[in-house]
Amino acid sequence: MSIRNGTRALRAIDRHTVAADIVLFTIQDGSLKVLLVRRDRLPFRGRWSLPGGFVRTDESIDEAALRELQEETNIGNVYLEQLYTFGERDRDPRGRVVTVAYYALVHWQQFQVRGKPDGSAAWFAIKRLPELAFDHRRIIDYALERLRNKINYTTVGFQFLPRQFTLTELQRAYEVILEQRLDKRNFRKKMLQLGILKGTGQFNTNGRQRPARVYTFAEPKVIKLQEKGIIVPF
Amino acid sequence: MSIRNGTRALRAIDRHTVAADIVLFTIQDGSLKVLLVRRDRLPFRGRWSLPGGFVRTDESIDEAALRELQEETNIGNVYLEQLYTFGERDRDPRGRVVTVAYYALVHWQQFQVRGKPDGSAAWFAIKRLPELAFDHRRIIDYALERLRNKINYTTVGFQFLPRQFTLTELQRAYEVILEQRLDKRNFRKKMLQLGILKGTGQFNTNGRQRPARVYTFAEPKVIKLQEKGIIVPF
DNA sequence: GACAAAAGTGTAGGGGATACACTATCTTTA
DNA sequence: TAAAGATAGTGTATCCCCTACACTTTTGTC
Repeated sequence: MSIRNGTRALRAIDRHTVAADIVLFTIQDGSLKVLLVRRDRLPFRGRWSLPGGFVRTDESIDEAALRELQEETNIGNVYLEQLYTFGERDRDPRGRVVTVAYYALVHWQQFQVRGKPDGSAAWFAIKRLPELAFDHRRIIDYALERLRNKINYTTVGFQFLPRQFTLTELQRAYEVILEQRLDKRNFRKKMLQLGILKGTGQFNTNGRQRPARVYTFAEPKVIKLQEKGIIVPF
Repeated sequence: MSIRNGTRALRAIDRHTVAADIVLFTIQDGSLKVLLVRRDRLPFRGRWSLPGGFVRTDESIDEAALRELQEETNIGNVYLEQLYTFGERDRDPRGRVVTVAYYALVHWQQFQVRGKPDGSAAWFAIKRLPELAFDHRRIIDYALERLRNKINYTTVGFQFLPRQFTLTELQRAYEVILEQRLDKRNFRKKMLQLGILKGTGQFNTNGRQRPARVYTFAEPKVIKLQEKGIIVPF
């Protein structure tokens, strides 16, 4: 048996099932949440798991991830980035399943408006996850680590906000993700000097206090992040 | 057809072939090189490609990557880290092949001593790559990007050096990877104050000039890197 | 008009990154 | 053995970014 790269013919015995699972984050009620779906079949029937599913042979893995997300949550147009591929031998009792994990960020309203509220899918606070199917807990932990890293040197965090937002809202998002309070003056100084925010001239009068300036993310309509990330319209 | 996560049975029609390909870097003669192997079968017969091969169903992807590397280069004990999974539809003319790409770093002597010099594998300077099979060029570009990023906030760069080295050798490695000259005083200051180098008390008398102090990487025998990375004895 | 609530604003100090040039030590060679 | 060649090795001043820190402004409500 020749083993040099790719010189063996494609053999049925080496076939794997490939899945794409998505860790979909949002911020709701001041806490970071992930979307989970309830499994209605074996294995792990009744357990919560990440949205996702098998990659078909006629689509790329990215396409599969987007499709699954669309099917399970009705959410399109999200920031989606490949996370890591989990390929331990026994991670799926059904057989050889390799999972390409993605993570995605949405503003909570994106889901609440269009999602299905039938109990088969729900947001769970990251601090209070139920027991999960497969190795999904590990995948979430890893996604969380990536998110916390990346928020410090990219603008992924903006994905949690609507198009227009106040600086306080932005700061709250950062605080929730990083699990620490940030200094208001320093935060504002830094954000403003980055040059990626554009004031709209409008003021938010929701509260019963001094109205806050409303900003927009000033980068072009498309967010191109460092490293690999699917480019997504904002 | 139910599409909720994992509720479809494993179906043959969704089966993929999974490959692990490795971008193996080294520094030789003052330039950054990657190991390529020549394909002796279709498709792309005669073209150079990354070492790698199909993942078997009885091994994890990490295991497959290590095994392939071992088989093709006789190199074990390397720093190996998963890079990205490439799953475009038409990336392999034989059919649906998903590649989990890894990258690895070795000191050039590790290979030269034990590798096979029969012309089926060779080091290529990153600046002068031949035309490659599949999308391997893209994989290399991505690995290079990752390497250049990571060298700035981890100690991966040390993998290019033997156990004992001088500060000048270390600096040269960084310069080659980053493709820029570094200031000698600043580089030494920074490295020494990191506290990860230990002087051996020995001096290198190779050259025909003032002998240089010889250092060792002072971290424990095992290198645990940020993010996901296989832990490897140094 | 007083109070509650969040918005908005500036400065001083510390630490790390950068820029920059000369002396020390060894080998080789005349 | 002295000079030349080659690399090792060393310190300081400046700038910028990060941090710590508290009060005034503006609105709505009672």
